[in-house]
Amino acid sequence: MRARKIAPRRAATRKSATRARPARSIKTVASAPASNKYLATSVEPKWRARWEAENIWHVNFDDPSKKKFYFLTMYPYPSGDLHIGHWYAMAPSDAQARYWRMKGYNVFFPMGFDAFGLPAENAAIKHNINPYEWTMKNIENMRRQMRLMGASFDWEREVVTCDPRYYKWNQWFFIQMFKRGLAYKKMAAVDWCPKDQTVLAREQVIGAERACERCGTPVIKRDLEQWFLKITAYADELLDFSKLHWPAPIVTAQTNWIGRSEGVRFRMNVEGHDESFQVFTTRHDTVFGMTFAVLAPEHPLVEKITTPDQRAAVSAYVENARRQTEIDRLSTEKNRDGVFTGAFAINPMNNARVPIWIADYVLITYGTGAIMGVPGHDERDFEFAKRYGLEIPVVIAPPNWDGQPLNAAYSGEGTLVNSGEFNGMDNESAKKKIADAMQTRGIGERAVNYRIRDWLISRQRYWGTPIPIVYCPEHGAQPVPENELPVVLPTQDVEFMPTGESPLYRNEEFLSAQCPVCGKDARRETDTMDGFVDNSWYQYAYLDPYNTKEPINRELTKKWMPVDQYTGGVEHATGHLLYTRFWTKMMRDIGLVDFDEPMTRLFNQGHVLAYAYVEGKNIEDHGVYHYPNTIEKRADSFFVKETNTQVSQVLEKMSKSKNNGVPPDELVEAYGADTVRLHLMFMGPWEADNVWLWEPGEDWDRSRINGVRRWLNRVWNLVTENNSPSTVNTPQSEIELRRKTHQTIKRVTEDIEAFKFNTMLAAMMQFTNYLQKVRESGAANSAAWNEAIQALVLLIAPSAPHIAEEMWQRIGESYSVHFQKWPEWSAQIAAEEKFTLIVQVNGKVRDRIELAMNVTEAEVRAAALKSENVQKFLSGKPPRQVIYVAGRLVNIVV
RNA sequence: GGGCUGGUGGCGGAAUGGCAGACGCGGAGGACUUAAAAUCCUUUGGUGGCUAAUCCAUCGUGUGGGUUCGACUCCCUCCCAGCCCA
Repeated sequence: MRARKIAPRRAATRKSATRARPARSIKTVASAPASNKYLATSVEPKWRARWEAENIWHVNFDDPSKKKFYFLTMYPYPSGDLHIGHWYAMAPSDAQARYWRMKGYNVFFPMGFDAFGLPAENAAIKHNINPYEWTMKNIENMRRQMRLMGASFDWEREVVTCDPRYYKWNQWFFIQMFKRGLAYKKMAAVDWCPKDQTVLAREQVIGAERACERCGTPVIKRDLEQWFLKITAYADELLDFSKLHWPAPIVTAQTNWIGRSEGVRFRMNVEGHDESFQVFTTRHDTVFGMTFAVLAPEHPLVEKITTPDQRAAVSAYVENARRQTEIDRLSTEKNRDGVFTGAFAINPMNNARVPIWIADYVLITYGTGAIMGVPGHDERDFEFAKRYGLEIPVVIAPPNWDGQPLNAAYSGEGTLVNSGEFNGMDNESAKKKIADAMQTRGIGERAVNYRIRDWLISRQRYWGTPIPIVYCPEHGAQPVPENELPVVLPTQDVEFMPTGESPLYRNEEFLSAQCPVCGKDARRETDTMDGFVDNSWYQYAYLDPYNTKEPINRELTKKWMPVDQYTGGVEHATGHLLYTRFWTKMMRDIGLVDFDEPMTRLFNQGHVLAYAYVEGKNIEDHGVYHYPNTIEKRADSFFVKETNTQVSQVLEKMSKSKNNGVPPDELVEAYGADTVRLHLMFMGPWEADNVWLWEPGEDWDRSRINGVRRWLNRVWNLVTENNSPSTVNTPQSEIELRRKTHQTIKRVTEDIEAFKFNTMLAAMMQFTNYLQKVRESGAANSAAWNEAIQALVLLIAPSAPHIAEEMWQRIGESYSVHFQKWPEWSAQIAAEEKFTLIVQVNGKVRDRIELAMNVTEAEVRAAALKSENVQKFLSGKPPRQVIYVAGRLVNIVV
């Protein structure tokens, strides 16, 4: 038996010493005659097949006996391969969804694909394949890989967003917004990626280099007519998080992104012109300290008011400013420079004549594109005034101010001086009075400014939802009639090479249309929608995918929305998570839903990082990413094996585009899906980023995954081996076993609800270790032992669903473990009878005393003082103070 | 530049005002084996001590300070890292 096994195993070992290891260990088990060994590769496919055949995760939406629970995790982009990073996001979500199911809820846990986007189109260009085919092929593969995980997704309600039956409703929503003025077209200076030849939304431009999120190319500004959705109309409401239980960092990020500031807007006249401009400020209490005004270089007034002798300098400056990035312009490192226009404005509060400058630290996109220059109380204005020798009067006196000029701008609280009738007021009340004065004198009014801008949804690319608009020479932009939806993407004769105009523009058949008003020849809009549109409402679509009659199923929405628990990455804070909130508010206002928020609770998990190998200095350099298996490590440097090019090793979030994704398939083959799931949950806290260590030339760090694999083996043996309880049990040992069982149930329950999967598993491991000791000592009676074993299997079930199902069957229980009641703990059984009293002297632990739980305070104090170790420190004197913490410790101060 | 989060053994991490290092990996020693793997047992923060054991002392959670009977935990300073925003 043993001899037979040796020969083939050795042969295999020679070939690849390290990589073959896990497979080898399983083979050993596989060829063993005993069927009671844990064998993931036979257990897992068996149960997956049965679950799928019986369709047990399909939810009956109308089950009146259970409360609904909508558990949603972000769907993936179908890039082609699932990697272990996807599992990191999905498997723990699945575990919690299963937990709620066992708690008796009717759990809906859907999955789908975020199927529109640039990679499909780029693949089309590169491999001459239709984006639809590319996407669908990828989806098929990813579905297969996801099934390997054994997740409890309800696949019958899958949604694929590139399906015309889906994006039809994107178009329908767009038309509703268009009719209400929430979708509009305007000329705007937008971020343009010269490589991808398309416009990008603000959050798609990343890093200090202002690079395209997809390809890393630095973006440029272009003036284009673009479609926008009016998210700013909801700015105030989006600041209200009272109906959400979302992580504080997301709330902060959205609050800052919206960037509400209260102040005043007032008008300043230009001397000698019939022109004026508006200024927004939050520091109107300093208005008397204005010694200059600044317009953004792009401000339309610049052209009109610049004097002939300043024209040349102004033009040169404007030209230069346009070429700079916003980062450069706002950087505090940079010298504040500008050019005088030759014109003067009048401060409406004191009729002071102030020079009008242009400077690039004023942005046309923020506020009114013009500011008042108050150098005494604004850091940037101060620098600017210093540079150009402008006056720096003090109008807010700092506490104990000596009347001398300031060395730096003072932006704190103080008393008004040099401010006419407002002198002597503290600056906060002066804010109110000055705003009132401006309003009564008709100079200006209180105003709120937001940092958030409207949502730019136009994309000049093919693979997205066509914007349902037709341009008639006579009637202008007209929405496509709703009964003609969807406007379908053409699949024939599409030229994908990016030119800066949508490929749809050169498709005659798509382009030609009739005006919905007059029926005459018209031209179709060729821009497509940003992919964030698709996932702004996909949570509704899951309830009734591809509804043919209405955008959402109202009846089911009433029953099932909002989402009870959402999980996904923190990187969506100011993109998707804000857009989807906006979308729900819009849906409410057009009468589709009667609630305000789409997802009640949110949890942000971290990511799996892995080494990526990039040619070129850094990521923003638009480097080429090489697969780890093409890399060789020499000394401490990394080289591409074939070309000898040196590359740098960087830790990056696992992703297809960085070529550092670890595919799940071979891991599942070697360890089983349950082990991979557990490993991902045990690596560290779920909200943290975790590193999947895998260096070229070396095998990845398999030792860590062996930990959970070994644990599963131990559990398996404990549960399945014939271990009829011994006869040597005592009442005391039974009480203790039950206590540990109930304590474990408590810990596991609390941890799984709090997404603390790593400590949840630690609790179960401790319990397993304890049970092994109990079994060895034989100190258990059968009732308590069976309770312990049953509880253990049930507690494992959400995290390692396959092995749990098999064990459940082997202990003679009825299928399926996943629809059993989650075990409950009794506080009474879990309660300890004794505790260890910590005895400290001056805060240092000097003794530990076992005491009964019900001792009195006097008894505890007496016991502590009696301790020899304490007496040693007291040396006969009475203690100065004794701190008593019930059930925990006594601290004796000497 | 701003905001947020974090910094704990050889490693991943646990402990959120009360025994620092749970649980796991790795290491060391042992059992089983012809041998190895697998498995199981013991041990494992540093230093020192002794009457050698469920022992004692001492240091120890990025830095420096503070609050407290008591600080990984709260407050302030600085350093470093990561993420987000500009």
